[in-house]
Amino acid sequence: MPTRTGRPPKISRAEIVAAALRVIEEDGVGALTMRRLAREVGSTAMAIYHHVRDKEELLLLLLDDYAAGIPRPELPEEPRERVVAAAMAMHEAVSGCPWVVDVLRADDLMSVGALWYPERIVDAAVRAGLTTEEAVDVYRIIWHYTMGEIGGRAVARRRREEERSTYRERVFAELDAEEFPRLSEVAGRWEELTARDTYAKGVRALVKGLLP
Amino acid sequence: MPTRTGRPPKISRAEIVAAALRVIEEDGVGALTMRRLAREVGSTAMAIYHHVRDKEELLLLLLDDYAAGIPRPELPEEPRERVVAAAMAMHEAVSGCPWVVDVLRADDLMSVGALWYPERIVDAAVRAGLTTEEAVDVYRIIWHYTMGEIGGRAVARRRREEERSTYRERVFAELDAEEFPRLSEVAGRWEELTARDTYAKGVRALVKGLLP
DNA sequence: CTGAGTTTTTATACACGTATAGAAAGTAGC
DNA sequence: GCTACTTTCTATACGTGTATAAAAACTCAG
Repeated sequence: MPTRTGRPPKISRAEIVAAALRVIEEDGVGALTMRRLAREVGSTAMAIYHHVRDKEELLLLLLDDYAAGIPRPELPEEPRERVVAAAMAMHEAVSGCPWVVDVLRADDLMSVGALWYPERIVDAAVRAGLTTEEAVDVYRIIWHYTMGEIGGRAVARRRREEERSTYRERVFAELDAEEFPRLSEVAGRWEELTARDTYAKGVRALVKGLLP
Repeated sequence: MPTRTGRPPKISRAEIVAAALRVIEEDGVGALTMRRLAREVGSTAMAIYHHVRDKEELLLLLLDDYAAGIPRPELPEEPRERVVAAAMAMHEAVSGCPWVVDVLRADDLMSVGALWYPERIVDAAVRAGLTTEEAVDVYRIIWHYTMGEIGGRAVARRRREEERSTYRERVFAELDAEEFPRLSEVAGRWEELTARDTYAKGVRALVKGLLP
């Protein structure tokens, strides 16, 4: 008997997610507040909490939706290259919505719609000759590195948008050249040096160091 | 003429930092709010903002204070081992106050009191035969990895304290064994597998992969 | 038709970080 | 003493995520 009892719902999870995506697309993730979202679906902020546990879960649902829509790249057969390619695809996917990093950090498995990436990485690592345990380690290490990389860029971007300077300037200003010769050597070029994308380099190093 | 004009200050930066450390020690970092801190120094929340730009800066000051008090370990001479040891020391230092990770993420140089770590790492990398640019890359890659690792653990711990479950369970519940054979193979052991500390393993891999 | 039970929605409220405006308390020149 | 100027502190307010309590809208048993 599929007869539902209780007050009939006015809004649904799917509706909420759709509205959230709309808001983000229109006004950026900064505009996505529970009250705004409520207005968008024609309800109140607290009503949303009956369909979604909290804002974190909402963001995770968005990631899910987003990740499911990304085309999976063709991966090379050679195990090491396969891991690298999968990691870079994952990196690119998460880079698409860097605001989820805060939510993701702890969840080393991402969302349901994004399990493709860990599956490929673990699988390729096993094919390279590792035990399952070792392969999981490899995945998690890559995962941590990836989160750190994207998280750093996300925060930096946020600061730039709010024109709130980094504390970096202050660090370099107080820098003692005697005590820190290497750092003062690069002090002037730091901005330029750290602007480069070194993710691929890092992943390759990890693969080289972790796979037989 | 060192005569100071204007209304004489009732509170000082040092006092604020000291009070903040006290609060954290007594009731944890979760209890450190601007209002609580104001009560602690006998002032109002907004008064604090005359001595500290925002809460981020306050946390950074705390890190500075904390990092300055940590003894620097003796490092091995061999460049590769030196990088590993310095990275692990840095990891341990930041692990001591994981709540700063949110602030740190973007600032790849940490605070003034913690410059010792990047200096050693860059220096050791140069000694290993890399150019300065390459050495900076190495440092930043290690930095990202470190932030990702600690950030993950910090968020996980926070969730545990709030008894808010991870979304992980849900992920494994919906897992399709056909589509994700590797992951479902380890599904039951995931908690156990991911509890292990793999930081050293990752750093060693990076060093092996990045240094000649 | 009535009352109990269930689910969803609404109203209200709290603590948070912090923006803004202005008051308070000092010094310097007259 | 008086007025300008400067620095610090206070009061008030906003928007945020979300806890709590109650109201509303439905089904079903009698």
